Amino acid sequence: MTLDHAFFEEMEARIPKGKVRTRFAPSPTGYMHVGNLRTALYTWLIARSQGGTFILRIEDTDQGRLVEGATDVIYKTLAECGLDHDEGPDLGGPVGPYIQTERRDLYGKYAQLLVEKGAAYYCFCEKTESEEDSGEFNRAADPCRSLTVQEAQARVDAGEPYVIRQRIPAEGTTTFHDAIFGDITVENKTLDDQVLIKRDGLPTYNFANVIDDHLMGITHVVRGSEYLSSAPKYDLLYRAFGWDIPTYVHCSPVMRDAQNKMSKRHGDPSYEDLRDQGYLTPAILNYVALLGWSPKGELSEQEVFSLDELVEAFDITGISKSPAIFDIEKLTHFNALYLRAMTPEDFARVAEPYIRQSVKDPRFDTARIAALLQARCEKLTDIPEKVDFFDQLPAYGREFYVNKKSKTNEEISARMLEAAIPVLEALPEWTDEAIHDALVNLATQLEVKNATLMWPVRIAAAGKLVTPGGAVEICAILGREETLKRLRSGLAMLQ
RNA sequence: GGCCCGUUGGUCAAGUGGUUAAGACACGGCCCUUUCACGGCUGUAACAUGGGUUCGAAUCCCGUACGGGUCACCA
Repeated sequence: MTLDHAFFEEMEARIPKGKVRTRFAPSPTGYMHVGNLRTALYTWLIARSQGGTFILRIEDTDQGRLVEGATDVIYKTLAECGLDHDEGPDLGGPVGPYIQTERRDLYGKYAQLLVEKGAAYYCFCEKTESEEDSGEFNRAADPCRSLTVQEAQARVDAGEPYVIRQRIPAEGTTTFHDAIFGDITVENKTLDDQVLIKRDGLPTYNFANVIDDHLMGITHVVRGSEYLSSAPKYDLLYRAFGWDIPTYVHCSPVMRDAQNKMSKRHGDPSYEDLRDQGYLTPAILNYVALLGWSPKGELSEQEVFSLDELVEAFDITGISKSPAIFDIEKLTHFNALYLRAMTPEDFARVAEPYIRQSVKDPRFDTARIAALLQARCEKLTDIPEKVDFFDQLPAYGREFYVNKKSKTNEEISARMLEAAIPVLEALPEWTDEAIHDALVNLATQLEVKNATLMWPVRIAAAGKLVTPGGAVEICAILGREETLKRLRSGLAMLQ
């Protein structure tokens, strides 16, 4: 069997040159964890910050691990986050297809090319017993390694099952460069003759990524640091082909604690879980961007970044070498910041469904409730519990009326409510301002501090010690009728 | 175990031989105040460790400890 070298030349001719090209290459396992999202973000940022191209490639060579609907999660997440791609399975592009199983034939051809160049060999062994544990590899132990191409080809033609392995030099060292970790040198004897083409004919990740990254013209390879130890083998592959080596950007993992990576198994939240927990997409992206990256120079104190600002500020050299622990508290802080930075209208819009989870009564205006909530919640999911008292006055105890700072006790509170009820009954209009002025005047008349009057009114109106908004706002939203009903019932309880 | 990588407050982190070692989260205190928040001010708290190199080390070198990654026909 001879190789069609014209084919390889055609493939080379298709590769776009001269522009930054990055790729996000997830395997469709159905779960976009935080580390994954961060990798996607950094990859996208490298492309966008340099006017480059961002590509989506699906790495589905492990047929056993495919999860149905997983690619949809990937598309949906990227779209929601604003990480738009220029080429991909759905958009096509000059170097497709963008799904590895659809590129199947390609890998075999390139593996054969490598065999022809002497950098790979057919292996017919059932299973290589692990010399691996020693950390060093006895190349001579595999008889297939020394088969001639003709001998091997004969066995292949006879239908014998095989894999194709990379032929690693027995001696010497290999040095590769990483944009974050710098130069790393390893001895070749610590590198195994890894499988390139599996018995099922599909490539391993280790082979496919090299072929695809090259054929797709990828200039910056961004991936987790778990690939760092395979990188020298990739370099050897690139060199054997005579290809340029892309810039490697290996990112350290996002951890759940000092010992463990974030993982589905530990129940750590995925991007979608975080959304469901009431976190805003821009807040998640902002936080995740800073988990393992920080801006340089004058910007080093800035923490709030929109996606556009990240594009502006992002720089590979700001990526950290060490793993970072995911801190939900800090994410929560960012979320609170984003919530507060929204316009009241936008906030009301996103808050409404959460308010309506516990406030069903149409008399109560969600926009006004939202206004009280905006500075008082860190996550949207905090909302229902905070506003449940509007629909239904909770059962509460007389002791709620006792507050030292406001100088109230049960007896004083009773007097305050008794005085407040007729004043509120007589108000010509029921607005925040009218209620406020009336109550403040009343306090002055009674010669008590505002809080002494406001406290019992608020307690009677809400039945809770902690409420979004003060007495005035709550009464205004409740309406005159409901307010008076609650104040009377509070008074009755105290008498 | 071999190989590779990492280590600044509880957490994220700035820092690239000379700094009072930033900033943020969390935590404490104070102010504001109609509860709680928000906002403002403020406090506690760090260079893993031992040797070098140097006039001078968080910054450079070596060892140690601890942590991570990898050693799959998974990615």
